Amino acid sequence: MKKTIFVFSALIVSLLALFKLSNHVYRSGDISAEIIIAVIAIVFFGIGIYINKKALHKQRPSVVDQKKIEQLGISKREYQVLVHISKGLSNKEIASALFVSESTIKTHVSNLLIKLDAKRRTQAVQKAKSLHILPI
Amino acid sequence: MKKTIFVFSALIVSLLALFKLSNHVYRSGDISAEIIIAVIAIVFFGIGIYINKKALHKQRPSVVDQKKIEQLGISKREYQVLVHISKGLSNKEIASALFVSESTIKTHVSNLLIKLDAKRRTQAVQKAKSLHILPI
DNA sequence: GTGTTTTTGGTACTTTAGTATGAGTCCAAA
DNA sequence: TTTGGACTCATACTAAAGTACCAAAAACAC
Repeated sequence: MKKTIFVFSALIVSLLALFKLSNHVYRSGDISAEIIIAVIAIVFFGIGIYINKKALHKQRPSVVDQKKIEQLGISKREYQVLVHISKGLSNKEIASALFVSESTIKTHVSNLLIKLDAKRRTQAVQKAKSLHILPI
Repeated sequence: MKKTIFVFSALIVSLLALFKLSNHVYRSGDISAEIIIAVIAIVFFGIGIYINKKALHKQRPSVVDQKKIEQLGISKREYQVLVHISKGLSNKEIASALFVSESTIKTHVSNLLIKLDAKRRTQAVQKAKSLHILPI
């Protein structure tokens, strides 16, 4: 929100600066009106693209929410297991990927299901994605 | 691609039109230069936002690829089951959601796993999303 | 260094998932 | 009309997944 205010303030200031500059330059007769208009058009075209990009990035975070992970009390190892689950690996596969026993993975998965309030690993993945714990 | 060419052609034409118009209006002395600049700025700001929106939409389809579904030979019912799996439902839950028996769902799931070349339902969901069969 | 949390692992068990196979129904196209 | 595909369902399995305990290293904080 602070960022938005800052960006729009800068926008207004730059617009005013452009007024003054264009008046001055135009009166001096060095540059034609066409060039001034073209510059303004290009600058605001770029600003439009920039603003839109920022806005769309906010709509889709696609970044993991570290806070939520802490809030739910999910540990590092548990999170690693969660990531592997979301890739579609079995407990045995996760175990060999992390160099531990299948029992250990089962413990982690059980704890994850409790912390994510899920009944199955598929549901856990779904919930984790909607909570932005996992990238969508 | 055709659309892009059309859009940019329209952009250039409108820019030229603005040149002519602004020259004419400015010489007649009805409107001040500030207003002309402001109008141009706003117009191109809007164009920038529009162009960017279209470009970003192309980057992220987020739409299901109906062709891929046909190519893989996934039937309507099987696809419905796949959607329910991706929501994290169990076979029993899917069965009661679609008003059929659990056996039927198991059959559909088995067929889906073969068609998606997956070993587990979690892997099937992962593959389906990467193939844009399921919305990401 | 002591207490706490994390990570690890085990056993024994229940539940869910997935396979294999067969078979009946329905509907549309040949 | 019969033929093939889609949908349905069942039985009998095997294989994973998940639960409920317990317990011991290992890492970490105070």
